[in-house]
Amino acid sequence: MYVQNSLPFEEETTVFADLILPVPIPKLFTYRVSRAMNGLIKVGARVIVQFGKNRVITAVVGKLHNTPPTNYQAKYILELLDEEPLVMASQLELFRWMAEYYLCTIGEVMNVALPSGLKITSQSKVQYNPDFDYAELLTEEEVGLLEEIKKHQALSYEEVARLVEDTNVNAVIKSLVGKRAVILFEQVKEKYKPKIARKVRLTPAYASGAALNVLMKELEKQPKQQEVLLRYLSFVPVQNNPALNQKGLDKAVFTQEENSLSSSLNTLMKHGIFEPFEITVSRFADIPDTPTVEIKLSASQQGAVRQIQEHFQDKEVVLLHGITGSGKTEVYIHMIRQALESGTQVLFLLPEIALTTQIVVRLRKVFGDKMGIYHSKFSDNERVEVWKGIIEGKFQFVVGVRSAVFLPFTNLGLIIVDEEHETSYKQFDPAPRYHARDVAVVMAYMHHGKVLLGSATPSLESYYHAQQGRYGLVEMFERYGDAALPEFLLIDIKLEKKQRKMKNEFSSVLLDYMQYNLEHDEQTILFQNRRGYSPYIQCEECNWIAECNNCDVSLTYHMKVAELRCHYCGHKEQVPRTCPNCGSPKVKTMGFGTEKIEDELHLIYPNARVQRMDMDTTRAKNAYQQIIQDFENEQIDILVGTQMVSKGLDFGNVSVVGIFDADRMIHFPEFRASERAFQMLTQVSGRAGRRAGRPGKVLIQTHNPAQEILSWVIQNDYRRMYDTEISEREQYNYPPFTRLIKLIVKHTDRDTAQRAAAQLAEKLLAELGPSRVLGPEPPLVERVRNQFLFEILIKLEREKINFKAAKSFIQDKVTDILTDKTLKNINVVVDVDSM
DNA sequence: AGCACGCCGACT
DNA sequence: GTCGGCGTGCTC
Repeated sequence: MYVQNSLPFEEETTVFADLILPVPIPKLFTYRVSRAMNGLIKVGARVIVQFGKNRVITAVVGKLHNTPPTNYQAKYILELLDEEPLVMASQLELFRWMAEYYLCTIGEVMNVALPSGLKITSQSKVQYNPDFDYAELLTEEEVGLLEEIKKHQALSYEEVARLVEDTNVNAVIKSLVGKRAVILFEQVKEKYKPKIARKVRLTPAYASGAALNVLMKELEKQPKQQEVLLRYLSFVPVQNNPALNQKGLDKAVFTQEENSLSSSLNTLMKHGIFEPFEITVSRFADIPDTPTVEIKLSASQQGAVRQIQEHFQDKEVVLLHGITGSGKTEVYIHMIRQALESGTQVLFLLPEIALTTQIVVRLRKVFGDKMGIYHSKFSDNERVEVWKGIIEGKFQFVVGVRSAVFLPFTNLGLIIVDEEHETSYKQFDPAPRYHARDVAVVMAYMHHGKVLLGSATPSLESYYHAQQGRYGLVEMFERYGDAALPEFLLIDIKLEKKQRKMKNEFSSVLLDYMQYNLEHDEQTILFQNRRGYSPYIQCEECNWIAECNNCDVSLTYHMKVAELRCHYCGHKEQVPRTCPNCGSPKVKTMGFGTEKIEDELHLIYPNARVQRMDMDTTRAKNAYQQIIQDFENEQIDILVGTQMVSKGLDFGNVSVVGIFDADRMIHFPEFRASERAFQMLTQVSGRAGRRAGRPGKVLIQTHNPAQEILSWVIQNDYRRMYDTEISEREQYNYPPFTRLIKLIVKHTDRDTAQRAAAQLAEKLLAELGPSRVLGPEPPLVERVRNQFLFEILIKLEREKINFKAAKSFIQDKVTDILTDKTLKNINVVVDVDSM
């Protein structure tokens, strides 16, 4: 035995950190914590590490421990970014769950969870190598570039490109690096920048009533300076309350006008009367504090609140099924208030599109600046402020879209998922392919909180859970106030066509109603769930159809921009004047989208104010809101739109809603088509309001007015739809009786894709049996972005099957295919709970 | 996912 | 003979 000689010092154990890196590799990476960082680093803090040879990336600490890795040397963490955790323990738990449930890596979850403002970018910079020996041969181009680089300390690629006015500098830089003329290094920079306000205030000596009186006298001979003081006091009445001086006043108040007082202010500062200072301010600073808005609940709303509370006694989740106009929002507000008063946090989820509308305005009126908003149209910096605001306790309540489930809550008492049936809660690309409603339920469970799902047309899944007693069910069937349900008119297009009463896409009935509305200053909404002018163009002579080069779909004609566009890959091309196949000039637009309806309306009603609302007209940041506002202010007579017009809008003056092409929705080849069509038709119909004592009118143009589903919509009979659908689902083993996992096999070569898919399906089938594995089959659109697709659908019964084990088996088989040497470049997307 | 390393074709 | 094509495999 050797004598231990490390006494009198306690042996210091090395700390290692298992880090979550934003890469799709299913494991954590162990790095070494330097001694200096030792006591400071915490789980949930961000760090910067080198990963691989030349990459520097941000990671999050997932675990700290003292076990050195056995078969490799851990690298050191380069930098610690946060003294306090930025990701909470409860979030890490949720992220792990998501990775496991949705079959992706925790890195992928992290990548989607963190707003990009919290990720660190590493940017490659170029620098002249002082040891460079000129003797080496350089091309003329390289010499030019090198001379520029030599003049500067360090340059990014973009800066180099700008200096030489050439966008293709990458290759040259690469060769310069190869010849050791320049050095590349990584520069890490934090993206989030706090907003700084420049302010002024009185120096402490003058910040009292008495001192101010004296000062006022002294300044009598300097009227400009006195004006500065008076203006300051008019905003900040220090004479009444000296404490107010601390917060000061924006310097801009004195500098931002023509007859600027800035020089006088400068003099006052020089004399030590005023002092400048800077503070970091919130980007949401101009939001007013909470004004108390009284919410009066109707009897039925009170009843709903009471029932929800009763259910929450023994259930985690309550489904609030309330028809359009039943006043769910007031119920939500009541529940939110209650949760906040009990000291817990509240999350309110909305579909993206509904978030810019009235409901947020109303919530803001009630909750003021205590409410954070998390939305994709917000800038990175704003999102980071919401994130940090929650950690700091500034926001106890957040209204947000799907991705708001990733926010750093520590004590969630209530999650509300409004319009819970909305499919946009399911993310498809990139992984994690999560459903925010389902994640919300898991989150609430982790926080010991509750979930309130709300919808006028609940998803079959949620309603089924309610029927099974897993969820509480509360129904509101009364329309708020005197608003009656709209009246429906089914218009038989076949008949109208026979009688030659159609005018292009419009039935005579619809035209009559629109005419009436225009004459009586009432508004009309027209719904056609298809954007563009026409979904395809075709040659009358040879039947040629314009198709996308990269995808197996026809190109949509967009008239305004005079282009053919692919709605799958974004490819654009010119409209041919003659048929490229036979040369005939008779190339005609076929079918119709919102743009064509808009165009025809202009021809039929030259004086009407027509506005279109779809993805093409709402691309700009505020375009959507602008249209809504114009419509609300009755500056638009007829609004034509895609499903955007069906989401959460409440307009008082809409008496007619017209629906085109209802049949296409109903007969869409997909098992959820009936449910979707019912939801969509019901939601759009809900936009029609009562007007001057008459109920609103909903006109549905269809080739088959006798279709069952239309009668359900007309009678607002959710139950009939549910009962019919649910028995079909049971019979054919579809959700909610099973869970679906969709595997999408992709390859640029159709044959390889098919072979791989068949091989995969065979392996799955052998274990799971033929009733659980469907396919492989090519989807509706077989080729997207030059990749051929084959889908395998796996149906796993609830309860009967060990979902975890089945998933891990599926994952293994997918991995087998991906690593199969005979199948290269195969890509498989795994979509758990696919929609 | 990146990114470097490595082994075969079309060019000076 | 070299440049560069992208196939392969690793990242603490």
